Amino acid sequence: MVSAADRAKGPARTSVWLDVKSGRDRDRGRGRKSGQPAGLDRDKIIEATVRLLDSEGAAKFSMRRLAAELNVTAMSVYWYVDTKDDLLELALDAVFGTLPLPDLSTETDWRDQLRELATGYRALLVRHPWVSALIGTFLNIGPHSMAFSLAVQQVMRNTGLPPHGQMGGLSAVFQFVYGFGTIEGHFIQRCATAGMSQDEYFRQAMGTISEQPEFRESFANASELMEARGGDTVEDMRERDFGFALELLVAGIEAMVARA
Amino acid sequence: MVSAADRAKGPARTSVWLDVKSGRDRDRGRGRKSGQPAGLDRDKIIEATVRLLDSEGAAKFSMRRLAAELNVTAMSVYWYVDTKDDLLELALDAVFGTLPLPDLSTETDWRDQLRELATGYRALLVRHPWVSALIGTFLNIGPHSMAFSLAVQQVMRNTGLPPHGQMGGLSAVFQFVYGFGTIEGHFIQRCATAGMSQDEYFRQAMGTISEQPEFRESFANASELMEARGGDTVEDMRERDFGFALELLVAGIEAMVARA
DNA sequence: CTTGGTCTCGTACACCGTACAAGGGGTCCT
DNA sequence: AGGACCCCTTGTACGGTGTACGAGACCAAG
Repeated sequence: MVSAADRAKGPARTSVWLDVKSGRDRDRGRGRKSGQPAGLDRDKIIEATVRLLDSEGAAKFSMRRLAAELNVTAMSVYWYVDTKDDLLELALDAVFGTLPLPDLSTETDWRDQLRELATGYRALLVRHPWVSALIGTFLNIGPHSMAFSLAVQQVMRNTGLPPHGQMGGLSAVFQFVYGFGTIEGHFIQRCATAGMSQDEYFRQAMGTISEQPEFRESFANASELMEARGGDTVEDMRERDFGFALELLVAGIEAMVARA
Repeated sequence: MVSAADRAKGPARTSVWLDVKSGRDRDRGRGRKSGQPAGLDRDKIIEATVRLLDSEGAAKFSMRRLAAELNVTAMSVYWYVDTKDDLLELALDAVFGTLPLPDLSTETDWRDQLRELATGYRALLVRHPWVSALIGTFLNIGPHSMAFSLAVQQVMRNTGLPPHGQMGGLSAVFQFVYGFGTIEGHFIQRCATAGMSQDEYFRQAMGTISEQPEFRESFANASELMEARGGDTVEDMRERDFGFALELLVAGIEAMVARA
């Protein structure tokens, strides 16, 4: 069997999943009885990776930190994965596996299917803020990601949009959720590291902005609009905005269906 | 005048812009006549940063690379910026300055204003793929970013959406563009580093996916749908999808306006 | 007992962000 | 003229990073 180092000498891959052999062969390690103490295992590594990324953020994550968490040397991990990037790609696909997929039969309303997938995707991005960057940088074609992607395509087929518009509609909805969840997740994470509540953090940023003279007047009505929202928290506002945007998108799809 | 090191001892900031003094004071260096050879300058540093990030990608960028580009030691740069993150935040705001803002008077149709801002924003994200990650990780409240943000808010006011829905509508449109541009930019960048055309790369990925047995049948109609698009390139498809999504969003806004 | 495969580890390299202290050139005051 | 001070650049150093390489330890098969 080829070792990690051997395989790395081939032409540059662009995704773990594009190397069909790697994922499956390495799983044989799971059934082993022995070797030295460490009960290492690809799945355990991935799980620990996800846990560390969730709790300490992508910036703090390193192979040495991960290895320490597993009571192992950094290089031990490299027997199971070729590179850090590969590991991240595996972790990315793993969290997509936690996303529950709704019933996609045409009997249930596509609107509900869409809302469910969208909220689930958003929750995923908020719970795992490190995911956003990886979705951008990797191809994201692992089995779980693909299952999600296919579910999304199925829902779009149920909308009644013409075939040539399904991909566009899919983009409109899920790139929106991606953008929204990304910004939201990072914002929450920043508040946490700054040790502030979301409202405190928000208020501070608003204050600094309105101190800059060139934005004083143009920002006046914006902040009035904020105050006019009453005693709502930042979370409340965000929730309402997300809901409104989602209904807007549903309405948009309906309009495009009617237009066809 | 406080040095970079001195100021860094204060409480942790979360954005360059939240430290009102830093941005402005340091500009005094611009008017200097002399010192040792290097004609360094905050603006020159930012410009070189943007150039490097564009040409070699965020992964290859480092303070030492940047310094070499400027014929200077790495530590020289630190006289003008406190940290690498601050520099990135400055670069981020700088590229937002290159985004032309349309005429926002209520006389021109808000639909055109929206389309123009959206396409501009998309182009920005594609031209500078490194921007996406920074928008996520930073607050993004520099002057140019704010100008863009205010313009967007102005357009949303022109739509006729009820005040409580303007933020949601804004999210729907611009988080979509953010998501779309991010994925698009990274995809193009990956093709470039892999030395393939977008079509080649796309075809390879599709091939690998359809090799995995669990997706064989569910992917069959998807790939049929792809082939049915005729001789269009990946770029063509993307262009059409973006256009369709944008019209869908416009239609969605109209529907929500009518509903109010 | 030997051989070979599976796994872990220690060491080492090149690179990263940046703290710190030393020093040179220019300007201004005495 | 001499000195003080400030602006800026530099060299060195520390603790981190991803990971290549080679040396083993353990186990199963011949």
